[in-house]
Amino acid sequence: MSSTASEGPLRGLPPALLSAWGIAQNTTKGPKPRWSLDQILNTAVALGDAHGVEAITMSRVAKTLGGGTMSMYRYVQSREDLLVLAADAALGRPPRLAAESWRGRTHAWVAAMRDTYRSHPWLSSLPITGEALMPSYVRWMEAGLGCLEGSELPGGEAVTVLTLLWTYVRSDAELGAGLAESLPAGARTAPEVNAYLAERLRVADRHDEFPRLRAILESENPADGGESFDDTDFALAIDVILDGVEARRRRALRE
Amino acid sequence: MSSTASEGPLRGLPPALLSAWGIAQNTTKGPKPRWSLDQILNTAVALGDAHGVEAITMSRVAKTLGGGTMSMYRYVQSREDLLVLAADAALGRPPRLAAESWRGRTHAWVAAMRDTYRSHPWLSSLPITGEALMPSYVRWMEAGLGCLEGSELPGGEAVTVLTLLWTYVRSDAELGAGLAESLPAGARTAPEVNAYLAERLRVADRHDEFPRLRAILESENPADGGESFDDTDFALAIDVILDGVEARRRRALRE
DNA sequence: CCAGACAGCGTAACCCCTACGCAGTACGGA
DNA sequence: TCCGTACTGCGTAGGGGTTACGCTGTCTGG
Repeated sequence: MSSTASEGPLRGLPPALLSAWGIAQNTTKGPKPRWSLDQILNTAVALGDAHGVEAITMSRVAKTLGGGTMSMYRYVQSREDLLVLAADAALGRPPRLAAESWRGRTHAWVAAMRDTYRSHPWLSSLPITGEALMPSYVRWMEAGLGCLEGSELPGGEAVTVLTLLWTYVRSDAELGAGLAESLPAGARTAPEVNAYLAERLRVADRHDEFPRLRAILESENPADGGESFDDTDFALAIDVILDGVEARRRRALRE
Repeated sequence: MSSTASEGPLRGLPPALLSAWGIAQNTTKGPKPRWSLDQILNTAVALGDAHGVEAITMSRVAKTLGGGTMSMYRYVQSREDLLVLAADAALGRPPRLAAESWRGRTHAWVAAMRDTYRSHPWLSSLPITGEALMPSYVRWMEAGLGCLEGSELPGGEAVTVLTLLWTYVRSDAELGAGLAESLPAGARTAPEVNAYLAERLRVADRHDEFPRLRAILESENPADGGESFDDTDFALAIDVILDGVEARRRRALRE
């Protein structure tokens, strides 16, 4: 068992993967590192939380830590790598999910993931798998598979459904963040947002080319005035997906 | 009707929106522009197609067009703007969709959108609405609403479902592109990809912490050997969503 | 026919990534 | 004890990229 880097099955694997899984080539030689990878990633995550992805930068992380820019390259291969690892760190671990029904469990899984994306909005500007099979990805996926057990979905299909749910969580966070940016200061509830968008559309749609969309945006929707503008949308989308799973389950049972 | 920029309802609207909708403040004074906005956007799209988003850059567009970098700023507010406008241009217009059933139409809508994302892979690294209500967005959305007519979905819910479909198309393209990059050269079919991922997971999962995921990756799936690795996943996800819509339709009819 | 509006674009300031290599540090073995 | 060696921090410099500013020149409306 040599402890050098290029052991047998590790050949050709991306360094980010190895770092993330903690498969370290622990050497006891040379000076002690001034920081730890975790420290650097935590800093990166904090920068992202405070100022967005663009702030997750070699120089800023280094400056925040009180070191030189180039020192960061001892811990991380490139900026791309830094982003991948920071995203993995921010994604963290799924909570324990102990509901009775598969549907309840899956709902909880989605909710937990949504919370995660909400507390790290910059996460949604990165692809879900910046590097294939990073630890957080694997952990969330495994947990999700546990949730779907009992739904009669074959394993491969379960992965697909979880991916679908995941991509929607991420996109919803992204859309929310983007919209919030271009919205006037006050608009928070669904009717306010719709009114604003309707106004915008009216400027462009002089010849009534988009009657359906216009009708939707202009119809007042007094029911859900209290909700934040995208909560009901989110719940609906998830329900549609789970309804779809349920429909397949019934169909599978019947045969 | 003055032709100056800050007319009544145009106040405060992002310039990218105005450019995209062709609401020009046409002035006939001064020298003729050397290029047109369309020319610039086409160049940007071509650069993205050939070399990815990172290549869509003020300098490269200018160089390609044989002009100076700063000249581009006469047509576009910033690089962000350039990206938003190029994405809008690449998204283009939805085709005519004339299937009989709402489900067939919606399926065709999704397929057309997927083709679009496939021919402009860089599109999937940009958020779906970089700026709210850009023309291509509105056109695709309106077309989608037409598709869903007859599904008994209330208008607002139809927008949500279309958004769900849209985000999945985009994420699927993104995942596909990302995976293709980190995959070894040969792997194209589902079993090959799975074998590779299983191998990777085995390196990290020494203590069998992820039995479910592992079982899925390691199970040979001889059925769909011929298909490209993500076609079946894609079809399944879309079907689940449409099944969900169908389930709600039935439920709505019953009441 | 000319004032004024507007186009192209050079310059320069700023930020970021990163290859390279030097100086210094700490361990392992002799 | 002491040296070789492997490693760390990080300065330097080159090569992008974005963008404010202002100059030069061009065209048109009155």
